[in-house]
Amino acid sequence: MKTIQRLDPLYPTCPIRNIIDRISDKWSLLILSTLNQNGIMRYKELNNAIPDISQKMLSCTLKRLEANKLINRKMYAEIPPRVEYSLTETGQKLMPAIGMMVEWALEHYDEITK
Amino acid sequence: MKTIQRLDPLYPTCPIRNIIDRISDKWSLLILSTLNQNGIMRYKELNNAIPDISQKMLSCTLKRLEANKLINRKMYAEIPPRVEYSLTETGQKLMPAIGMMVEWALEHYDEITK
DNA sequence: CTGAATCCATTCAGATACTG
DNA sequence: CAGTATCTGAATGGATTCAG
Repeated sequence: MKTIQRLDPLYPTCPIRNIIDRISDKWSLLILSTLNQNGIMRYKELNNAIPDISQKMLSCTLKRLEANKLINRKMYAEIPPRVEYSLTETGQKLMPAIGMMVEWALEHYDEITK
Repeated sequence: MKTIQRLDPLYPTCPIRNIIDRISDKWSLLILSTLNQNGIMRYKELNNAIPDISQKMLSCTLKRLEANKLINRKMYAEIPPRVEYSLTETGQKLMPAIGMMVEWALEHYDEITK
């Protein structure tokens, strides 16, 4: 069972590493989970749901998630402005994997932190 | 269906966030995957398998993974020294979740990067 | 061989103030 | 309301050298 080098995570050129890098920052997984739980959310709602994120990091992370096609951004031309965020289909498909990590984290929390 | 605040990922005190933070750095997932594929590995073997990691980051990341009980470190009192790393049982249990992320990454690579 | 120690550049991330 | 701009300190990560 040979491994194709292009797809081997151990090689720097591997697309898997390329992708993992895009979501392994401090806030991405948390924002994705939040949107998964709540569906469509506005900027302010996200900020309320994640009280300890700064406006700057929220903006930056949302922008990157959008550029990576994991979330949708819909802006309404109203005053005051309204912007709604939601998971794309691609983003939704990632959630089961994240869910497994969360379960694992819950199960092993005591052991890891003690 | 109430959420218990202590376990709600949206709260800074949540253990899940605490744990995710420990493995969402640049190299941890990659090292865990490597050990999962190859079983027991020496320091140099890990370095060869992940050619673009620096010695410093390899050392640091291994040390942290060990402190978090995700890998075992076994040192032999020989000259030259030999040190072997392997997944703990806790580390092994995380692998299915990582595997799902890898599959997802493969499936959506073109879409995300284009 | 398996690191530890040091130095340095880059990036990250928070606080604050401001805008349409 | 939904951001942007700017400043600053902290953290990350690479290169290199040294040690047991």
